[in-house]
Amino acid sequence: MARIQIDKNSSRKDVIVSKAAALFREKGFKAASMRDLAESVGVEAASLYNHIKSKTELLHELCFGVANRFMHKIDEVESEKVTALEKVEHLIRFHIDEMINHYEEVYVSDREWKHLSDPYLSNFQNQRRMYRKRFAAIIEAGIKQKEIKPIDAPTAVLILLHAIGGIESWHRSTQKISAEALTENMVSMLVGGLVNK
Amino acid sequence: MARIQIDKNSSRKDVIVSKAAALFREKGFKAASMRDLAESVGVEAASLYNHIKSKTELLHELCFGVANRFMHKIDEVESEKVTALEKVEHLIRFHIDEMINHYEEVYVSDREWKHLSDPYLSNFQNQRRMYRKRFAAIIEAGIKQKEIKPIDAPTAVLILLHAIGGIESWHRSTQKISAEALTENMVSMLVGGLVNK
DNA sequence: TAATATTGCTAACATTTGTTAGTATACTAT
DNA sequence: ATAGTATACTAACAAATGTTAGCAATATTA
Repeated sequence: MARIQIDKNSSRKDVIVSKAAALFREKGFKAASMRDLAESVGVEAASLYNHIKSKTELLHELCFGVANRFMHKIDEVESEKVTALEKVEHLIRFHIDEMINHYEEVYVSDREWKHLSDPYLSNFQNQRRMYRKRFAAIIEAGIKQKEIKPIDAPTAVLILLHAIGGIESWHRSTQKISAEALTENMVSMLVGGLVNK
Repeated sequence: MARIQIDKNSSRKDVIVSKAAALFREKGFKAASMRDLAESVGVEAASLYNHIKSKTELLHELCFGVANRFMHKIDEVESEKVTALEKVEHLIRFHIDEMINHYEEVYVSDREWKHLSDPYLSNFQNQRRMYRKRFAAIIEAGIKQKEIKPIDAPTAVLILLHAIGGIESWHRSTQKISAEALTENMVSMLVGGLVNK
């Protein structure tokens, strides 16, 4: 009889959630079936329900896991005693790191949250909106201090977040530059722009 | 008996494709059913098949419609007699314009191409890869000319394309700045960076 | 008006989907 | 070894899906 293999400090549910992340990332939430997931876990579909409540619960876990990490981080950054520009750079580096090291979950949380159902959906959207508002506020502060050029802060946030989402392509590319090189290139371009001044 | 309303120079199929774009954008390709689409068109699901071959055909039309426009544009830009940096800016402005004015199609083409099936899938992926290579080559040229700072060109392309994809959020936001303001903010930040120099 | 081609509708189909019930097997603790 | 719990399996379900067949209504053309 097949059994879900676990290693210390991780429940069988953790294994399922993690496999779900990979699968949802690859096929999209809707296109990924519970039978697909079961196969990737090495078990029959019905057996999954000894550990989880529903398919949607898997999406909840993924989305809110990520959202919580980001909320936690922005709390931290806001209370740092550094310039606004440095705060922005810290957040950028955090996003890049998350996208490099927790690729699947972050990606899924970013692209598949639409398929959450209320009340989780509204909850998630609110958190997202809040996060962006707080990020934008830091940028606004930087503009007031003349550390950051006078641009529309919400637009800047949107550019930053989506640009970093592009690390998806890096993950899939055959000739990857190193994670460190990627990070420095991204920071350099997002903070300093393309132009050689 | 309900009939699909058309205006001059657009077939009934065009109407369906366009409604499909909106629906696929909203729900995702997999989650959008033919019955949903039929309702949005104002007709029964089966009736759609008098005009289209399959659901996937709709995705083909959308993806390759967009891909062709981009290929056409990069042909044009490559042959321009201007600096590399200007070429990059032209492409950026084109992408922004596409994302503002053909939101649904571009968005769908960007996020839902995974659900294409071979041979269309490979074909699309190749076109995409080629496009990015050519875009990167322009940036490389700019680096050689010292117009553009020495960064990893493929990474720069990835940042640019994804950053512009963020216009999605702009479309959905309640308090939109104008399209012109958005464009100038984006160009300013992507070309010149955040920092106030 | 008659003839033909378009376009729509109803009904049905085979699949695939998430999920549950009931039961068997494996692990854990006494 | 035995009892009890955790985990797996088989079988089946209702619902939703893309699509087709056959026929009715409407346009278009002659």
